[in-house]
Amino acid sequence: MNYLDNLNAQQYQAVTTVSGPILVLAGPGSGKTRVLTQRIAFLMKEKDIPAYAILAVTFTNKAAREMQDRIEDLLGESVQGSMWLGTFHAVCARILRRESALLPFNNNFVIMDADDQVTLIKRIIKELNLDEKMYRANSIHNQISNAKNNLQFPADVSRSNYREETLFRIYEKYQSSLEKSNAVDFDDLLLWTWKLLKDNPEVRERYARRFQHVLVDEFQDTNTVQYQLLKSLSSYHKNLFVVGDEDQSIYRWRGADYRNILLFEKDFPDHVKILLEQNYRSTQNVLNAARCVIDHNTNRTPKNLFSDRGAGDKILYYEAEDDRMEARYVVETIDRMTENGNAQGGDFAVLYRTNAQSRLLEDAFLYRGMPYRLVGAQRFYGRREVKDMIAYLRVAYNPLDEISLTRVINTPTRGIGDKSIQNLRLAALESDKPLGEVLLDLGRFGPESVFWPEMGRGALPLADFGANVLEWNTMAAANESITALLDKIILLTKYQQYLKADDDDEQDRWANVEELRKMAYEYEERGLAEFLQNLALVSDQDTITENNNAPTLMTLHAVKGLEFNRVFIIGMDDGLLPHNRSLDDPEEMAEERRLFYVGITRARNHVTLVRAEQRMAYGVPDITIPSRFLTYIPDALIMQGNAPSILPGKSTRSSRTSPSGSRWESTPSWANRALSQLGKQTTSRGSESAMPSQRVASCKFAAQDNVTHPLWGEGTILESRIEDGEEIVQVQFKTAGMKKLIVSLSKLQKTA
DNA sequence: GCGTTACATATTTTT
DNA sequence: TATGTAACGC
Repeated sequence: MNYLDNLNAQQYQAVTTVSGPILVLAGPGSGKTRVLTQRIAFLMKEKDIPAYAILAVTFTNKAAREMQDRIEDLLGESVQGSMWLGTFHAVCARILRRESALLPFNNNFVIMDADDQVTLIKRIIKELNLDEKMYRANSIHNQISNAKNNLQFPADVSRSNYREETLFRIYEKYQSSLEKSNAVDFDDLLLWTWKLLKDNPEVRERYARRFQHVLVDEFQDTNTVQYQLLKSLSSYHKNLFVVGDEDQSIYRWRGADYRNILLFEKDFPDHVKILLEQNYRSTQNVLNAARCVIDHNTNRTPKNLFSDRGAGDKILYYEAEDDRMEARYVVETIDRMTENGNAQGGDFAVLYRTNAQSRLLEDAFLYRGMPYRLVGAQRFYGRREVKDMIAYLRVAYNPLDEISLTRVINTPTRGIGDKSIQNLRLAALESDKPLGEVLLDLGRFGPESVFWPEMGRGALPLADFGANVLEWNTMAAANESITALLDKIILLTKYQQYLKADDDDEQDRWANVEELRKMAYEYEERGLAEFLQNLALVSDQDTITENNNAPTLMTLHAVKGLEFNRVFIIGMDDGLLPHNRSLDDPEEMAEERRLFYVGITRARNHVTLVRAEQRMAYGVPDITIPSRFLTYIPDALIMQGNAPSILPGKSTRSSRTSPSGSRWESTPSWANRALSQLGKQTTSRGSESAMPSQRVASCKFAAQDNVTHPLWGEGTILESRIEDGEEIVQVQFKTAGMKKLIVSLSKLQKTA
């Protein structure tokens, strides 16, 4: 394929308009990645722009990698190492390492992830003797993060009342703690880069001259500092090419502001604006449903997405009696579809609003013995044991990293309790030395150390641990292999025994440690520094592996940018989607709609919306209300009956059936239920009869019978027949249109 | 200092 | 539910 092939008129314009600011509003599935990659190839091949003069920013590492692959494919040459292509955070980390001479940390800084940040904030709240209930670490973390995203260092935040003053004190302490540990957090990567470019015109000039072209993916998800960075980095050549879709902005809570699109139009009045409206992914029905959802949002450029893929299937809606059945419905449907060869596992995505919803799905998949892959949730890097190991490596690399040191100083327990740590802190403070240095001194000199006497009972354990750290640090400094270092750490800390003694997940936990060791092995040549530096910037989305032919389970957030043949969106309940926390804020509600919109538009061919009438909430069953979003989708787009994939299988499958006597087997003929539930519509509540009927042998209704239904009102029977012992009728309702119903479940009454 | 237990507590999304 | 914290006893 060539770099100008397969482009429609708008795409072509986007690829070949070389200079000046360009705004591309790209609907879902409209080929924006194609535009970005082919544009880069075009710039290089046709306009002789060298790779090093191009900066391309993406939202995830995965997107960056994909883009790189496609560019290299087009060019037939590698751009690795020459072109700047990566996430905002990765690009900023790169700049900061190069320019560290101008910054309050050196170029081996470590990057703290969100967990580390919260832990640190908790510690600070304690140290400041603040009420932990009044000042919740998570909330403070958010506030600090917001401040940073809005270009505020501690000195810049408002301090007009006591609370703000307190926040300031925490923020200040937090920031100096990071500095002491030669660490930065996620937000710092952006903030410091922004400050660097602002305070040092010659540095800004250098980068701005270098980057003749700056390209940005997912522009709608940029926040203030990111937008300022983009302006700064493109300030010389002004060739800023941004691609985005305000309808897919789903990171508001993280400071992302789709209004940056409006800002862009204002800041660059001479920009070229291009709309990509042809969708190459979905069928028209999917697009229409999506549009019905997003049209409820205001303040947006209306887009008319169209597809030449035909109308396709309607949206399928299913209402399960509870969340367990909801999961089971999804799994059984997938099972049936894959079993009869209509689909394969990899065709499916199951999407949900909150990670907690994945659990029941996992249960159901496991129970059926079906494979699945889960994105996110308990992220690998978030696992306690993995974090422990990383912290150990960080301590080995830099014993002065106080944050990591305090994490592992007594994990596994080694007799260094709060009191000992306090003593250590005190000694550090008095001698004006970092914590790690005092510890190393104890390790090096033992009882001869000047600090020994003040350490009281903890002296020996501290000295022992100090000696360990010294040993690891020596290994790290001598550039010994990371795996050797890890092995030494595991040996000296008896970490495996520690996990064994712990609990029943020992197997899993140890497997995770081994997994980390494997990853470390791949960094054998690049070394510990690079390994540690890269760890923090890896995200859940990056762990999505290809070629694994199993259904994918993930949040609506995680699915952005992906596509699947068939998409389930579960938890279509008010309070889940839209989420409770969004109900009272119109902006938040708009974001929930976008989230739903993103979910729908992932589907190439088919969307199934699922909800549960009853759902466990903190262990208590709760009656739910159907999502208000369901009402956005007109009946004409929703499929009522006729779900061939979930028709009751006449033959019970011999393989992979549940063990008899199980709780599931005790529920009679679930599959029949699945079909019959299709007759029940959106607004029905738990009051409806849940039990399947006894088998019937004769029809209660006949064609031409006039009937009435509690929800759909009056209608006329078109057809009635018996299927699998259930009477199925087709009814033409006066206002609600044609529906297929299961008589035994549908509260259908004959009228005179 | 450590481990157990009882109790409280809060539950979105993540580079 | 599941996670963290406070309190207690060793």
